[in-house]
Amino acid sequence: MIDREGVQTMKLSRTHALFRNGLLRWYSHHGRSLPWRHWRDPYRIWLREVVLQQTRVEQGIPYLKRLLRHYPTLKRLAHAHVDELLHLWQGLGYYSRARHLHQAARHLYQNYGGRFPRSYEEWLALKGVGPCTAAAIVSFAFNQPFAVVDGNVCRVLARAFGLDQSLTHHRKAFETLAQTLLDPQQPGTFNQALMDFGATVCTPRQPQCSSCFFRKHCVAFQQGLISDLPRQSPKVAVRTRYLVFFIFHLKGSTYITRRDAKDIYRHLFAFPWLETDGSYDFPKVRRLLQSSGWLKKVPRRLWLSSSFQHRLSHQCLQVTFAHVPVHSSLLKVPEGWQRVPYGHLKNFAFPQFIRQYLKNYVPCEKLLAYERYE
DNA sequence: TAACCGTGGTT
DNA sequence: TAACCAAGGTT
Repeated sequence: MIDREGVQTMKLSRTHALFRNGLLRWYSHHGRSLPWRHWRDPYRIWLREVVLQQTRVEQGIPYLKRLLRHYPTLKRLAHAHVDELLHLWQGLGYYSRARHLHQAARHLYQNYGGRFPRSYEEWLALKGVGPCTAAAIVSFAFNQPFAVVDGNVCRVLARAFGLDQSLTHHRKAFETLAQTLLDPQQPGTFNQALMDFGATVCTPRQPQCSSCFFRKHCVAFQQGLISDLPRQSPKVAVRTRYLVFFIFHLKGSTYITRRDAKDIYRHLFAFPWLETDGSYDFPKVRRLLQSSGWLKKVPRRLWLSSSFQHRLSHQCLQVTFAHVPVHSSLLKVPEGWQRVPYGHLKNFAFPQFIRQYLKNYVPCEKLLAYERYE
């Protein structure tokens, strides 16, 4: 009865069982005791998963705490002002997550009467909830058998079972394997175990292979491929951009705008800015300002900050801040600009590098002193 | 499918 | 220092 394929299947299943049981045994002794280890509330789990997307746990925790403090319930989140949410999100990055979270909250509140769906498909349909997050939510909150396939999981599986293809080209293979390994009796625990294992033992660099329960069967360890797996996905080219942000000084206040273009930092606030294709010097900034049409006349005096580099995942920003003392009669204020007293700047959500600049280089008191000087 | 979307820690 | 990359999702 046992044909070649059957033998193959049984043999494979035995290895899978060894992995599953070994992992769960490891987790019971060495799992991380994170503050949410025993959470079962779908709302809190949902927020947690969204906050931690592409984010280190240590970086996300304070944001998660703040969000849950401000929005302890779905109702509170659904009724929140999105600007307030973005302000709480400030500095965490990937700001569309906040917008999508808010949209999804309103959708749930209006269409589900404030209750939470139980099915994977319903969660997947929500803004900002992809396969990974949906699997995490339904497995943790409702004990449903959906395998989380995130960066940690893929790294572990690629090494343990020798998956020799990059994730972008063979996502399906990773998902199938993860789903096969998943313990249907305790999917939430299994998912957490695999993520913990990837985060603490099977790490990207210098994994702790000597203490790994699976090293006798791990393809990468047995074949010396630990540093080669997982295979790298092709890298995207990083574009360098040169940006000048203009901080106008008008009697204790300045102008900011909301970024609405299809570009980085959408929906956040920023100082009016201009861009060219090369680095800046003083006359170039003057010409730039001249051609912007923002001013009837460019003031004789302006001050340029040194150039800062800010790296995003896919862009490299070369940033300069130009301080321009100006009378309001000289400005031709474009639509959407908002005049804000220096002291109120902290109430708006800015890109992190602007926040850092204001904090480290130009505290508001300095802005005031600067104006007095002028 | 692949480009796009932040930030901060690590090496 | 520059490159890598972490509990990914959207378009």
